[in-house]
Amino acid sequence: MKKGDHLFLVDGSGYIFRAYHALPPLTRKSDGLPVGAVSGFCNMLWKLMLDARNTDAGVVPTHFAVIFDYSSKTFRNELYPEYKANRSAPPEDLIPQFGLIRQATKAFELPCIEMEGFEADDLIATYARLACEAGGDTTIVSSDKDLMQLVGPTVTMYDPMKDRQINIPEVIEKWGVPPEKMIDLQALTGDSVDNVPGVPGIGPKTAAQLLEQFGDLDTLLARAGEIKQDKRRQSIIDNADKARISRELVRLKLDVPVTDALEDFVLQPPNGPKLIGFLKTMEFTSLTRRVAEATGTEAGEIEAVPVAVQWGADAHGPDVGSGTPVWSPSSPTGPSPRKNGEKEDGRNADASLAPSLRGEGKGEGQDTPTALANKLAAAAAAEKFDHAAYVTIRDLATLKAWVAEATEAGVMAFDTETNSLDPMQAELVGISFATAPGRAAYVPLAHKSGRGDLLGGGLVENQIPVRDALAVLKPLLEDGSVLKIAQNLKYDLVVMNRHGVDVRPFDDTMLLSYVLDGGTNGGHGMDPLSEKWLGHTPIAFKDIAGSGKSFVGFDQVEIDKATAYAAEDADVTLRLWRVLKPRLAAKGLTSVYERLERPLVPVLAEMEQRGISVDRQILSRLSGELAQGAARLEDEINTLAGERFNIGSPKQLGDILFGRMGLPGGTKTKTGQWSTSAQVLEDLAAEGHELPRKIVDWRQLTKLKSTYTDALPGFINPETKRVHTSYALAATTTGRLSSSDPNLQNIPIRTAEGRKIRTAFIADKGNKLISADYSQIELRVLAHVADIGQLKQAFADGVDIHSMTASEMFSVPVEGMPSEVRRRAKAINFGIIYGISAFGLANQLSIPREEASDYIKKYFERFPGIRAYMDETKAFCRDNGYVETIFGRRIHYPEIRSSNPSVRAFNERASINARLQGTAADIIRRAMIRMDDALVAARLSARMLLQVHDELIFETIESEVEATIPVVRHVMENAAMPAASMSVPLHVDARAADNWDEAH
DNA sequence: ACAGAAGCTTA
DNA sequence: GTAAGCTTCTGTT
Repeated sequence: MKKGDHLFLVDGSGYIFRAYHALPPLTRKSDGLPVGAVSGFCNMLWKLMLDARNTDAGVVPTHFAVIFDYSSKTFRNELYPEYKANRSAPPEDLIPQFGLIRQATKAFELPCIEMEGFEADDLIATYARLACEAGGDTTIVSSDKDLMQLVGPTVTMYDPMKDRQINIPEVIEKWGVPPEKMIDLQALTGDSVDNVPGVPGIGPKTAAQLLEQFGDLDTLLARAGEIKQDKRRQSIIDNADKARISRELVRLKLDVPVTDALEDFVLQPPNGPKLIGFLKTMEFTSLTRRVAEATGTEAGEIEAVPVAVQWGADAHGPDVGSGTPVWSPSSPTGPSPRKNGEKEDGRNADASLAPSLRGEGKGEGQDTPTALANKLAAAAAAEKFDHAAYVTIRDLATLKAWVAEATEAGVMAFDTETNSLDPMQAELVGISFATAPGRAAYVPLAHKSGRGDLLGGGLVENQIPVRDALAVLKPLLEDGSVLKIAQNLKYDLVVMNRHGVDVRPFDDTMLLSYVLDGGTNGGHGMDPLSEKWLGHTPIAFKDIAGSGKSFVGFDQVEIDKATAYAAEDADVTLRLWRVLKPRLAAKGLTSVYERLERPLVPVLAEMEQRGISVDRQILSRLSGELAQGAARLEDEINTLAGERFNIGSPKQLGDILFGRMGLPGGTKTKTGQWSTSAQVLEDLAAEGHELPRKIVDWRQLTKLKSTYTDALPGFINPETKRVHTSYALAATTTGRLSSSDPNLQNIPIRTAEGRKIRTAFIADKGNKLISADYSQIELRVLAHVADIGQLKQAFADGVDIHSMTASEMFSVPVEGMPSEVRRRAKAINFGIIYGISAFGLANQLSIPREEASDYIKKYFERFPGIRAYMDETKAFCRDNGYVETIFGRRIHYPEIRSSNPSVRAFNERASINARLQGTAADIIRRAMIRMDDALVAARLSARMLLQVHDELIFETIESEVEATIPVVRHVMENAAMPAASMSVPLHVDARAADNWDEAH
């Protein structure tokens, strides 16, 4: 699929019902088989096909697919068991037509797409998204309001029965809100047909008016108190949870793990004989004649083909009931039927919950999702742990029995034990899993005997060989119908990937906690989570493996102790999942987890495994140069100071500079020491003192040497010869990633000396590195969320944003502007992103605080929207204890209401920054999640290696550089879509070169 | 052996 | 003024 291509997606299931009710009944003459809907469907398809070949028609499909519901049970039932619960069985005379319409689709040589666990709408949404990313347009053939949320610049709808296009204006005309607000609107109004609850008493008109007033559902719910009408206000406050869950129900899934590629949808010329064969069978004489004429086929020579018809109510029809395809006995192509609730993508709500707990929830009837989640948490905390009950698995038969048990359960927690924190070097020592609370086992695989002797000790007896165990476990870990739960799965995924095993579908308790409680006190590691939610302290790693000098690898741990530790980890993980997963939907955070967190795990796992090449020689040469430079400076420093001392000791340095030498000391640190920060030393240097200058220079050189040129070679993996960083998904408060071991997000760039280190990051022979970075993304996000006209205009016009700010503030024309004026405006712009304070700005610009204060005042006068934005953010945070990104990520600030003014001010600044930094972080996450698919779809071999907050680094073969850059840029620039449509364009700069320095 | 402070690198 | 991670020094355990 490429730019200019046009994808037609026919909502097959929607059409069936609509045609059945709208068209006059029609039966086959020969036997009375009802075929009204089939006839309407065939006529519609034929008309679309004719248009496809009529280049004058304007819209010409190049790709075409018909999408159906698979079964009535989807992931939505797990979010909300009552979803579509009151839908009645389809009419008797419609049932045989379900299968016939699928056969009709095949007779038209069109792809017939359906997938268990997902509605047709979700598949349509996903394919529309893929087409959009590939640069193509989409027409959705349907008039269903549930699909209107997808309408946008590249997506239109077409109502085949009214022959009418539905674009943005039509959506607004009909519903009073633009497409992107349809989700919120439906969340409020609900849907009696699908049994989406919504908010009682709120219909489309009221919902549209409320959304107009408040902007979006979250704001509305947060500020519901402001609604004047008593009844309406109360209903919204009382039913906020219902609205949130409704939103999840109506929100279409854009990332269904579809198996068919857009390329498979390329429109084929009609196969006259095949189609006519089917039409004759249906006895559609008039359409048969028209098709024969158009395709130049002699209809008389073609025989009707036998068609399997599934009569009778026991079949339910493929859109209802068990999910077994019944329309076409000869076509077992659909996914195999799944057990109770588990889904292909790991979506699973309460399928494994103890029946008693589920009963409790239902028995009361009126439980809100929140109340239910709280009950589950309380119940989980009450259950006890019993280490003695854990099982050690030592033979294949037992292992197979456990695999069967896990398969039956459909959910399992899983954990790997290794001998290293580095997943790229770790050897697999054992695997543990849990199938129910308290029911857990450990499979020792490579425990060693012989403590620390040079031969490394032999394997302990009675362990299943790794290969044999993995052969049994692989089908389970890759079984689409068994949900694997892990704590920090990325680690285990890398380890397992190295053994040729994938893990899917999965949930990650660390990420669940991060999404639910990001920013609250306490980390998202397993031990704190266990304490918090289960009231249980797991066995500490250091208690069994020692620490420091006494540390032994996990392979040296006795198997009995290892079983208690490892099985407990799996047990804890499973119990945590049962507490945390229900809270997700209750708090309306499902989409953050499913769209921004979980899909990133395999993406990062691949990036980490790929690594990047680092040139040892370059680093070694630099290291030598730095050592020389530092040594020369050391001599000079010692001479100037008149004594030898440890230059790296701020304490000794302070004593010499401000004590013995009597230089004017600037500030003190909080421990009462003289500060010797670069700022202080620079100031002294500016007054003509020689020594401070040299200290600054020495620090730069030794910093570069110790942190980079000396340390990096030690990270080169002996096997891959590349450097593999580790990305933390749940480490920052704002949603950014962090990088460690080594940190590749703080490789120097500002100074010429530092930049040289970047030349050591290289592409392999015949390859290039591509660096693509967002330009000013946080300021653009600010312009968008704070709705600042001048900023938006400046970005739309592509003018220099800092010059514009300066010009606006100081009334100087942009042409011939002194660089100092622009520098100040730039500092203020950044200050705004950081939640500005006069103190900070004064520091940054080295100006008096009063002057900084005046600047800020002036800025707010020129851009009053900014002050409003900041005030609004603070107020929201104070009221709710958190702020949100435009994608709904929540960042908590529990201390925002502190009585300590400086603590409070800090939290206010942080919350202002978090909305912007967090939104930018979400955007690049979305880009990363889509990137591989986009590259694969474009048949490009480029792959992501690194992420540095607003920059992605790729490696690709030289010949594909030119083709890759536009794809990368397109994905990045459109990453916010369609979840959010930004009122400011995103801009990406991209360059290719042999090394990172030149590519950036 | 570990923890905190100080300092420096990045976006 | 926001968000991170790493190295060195230093004092405590």
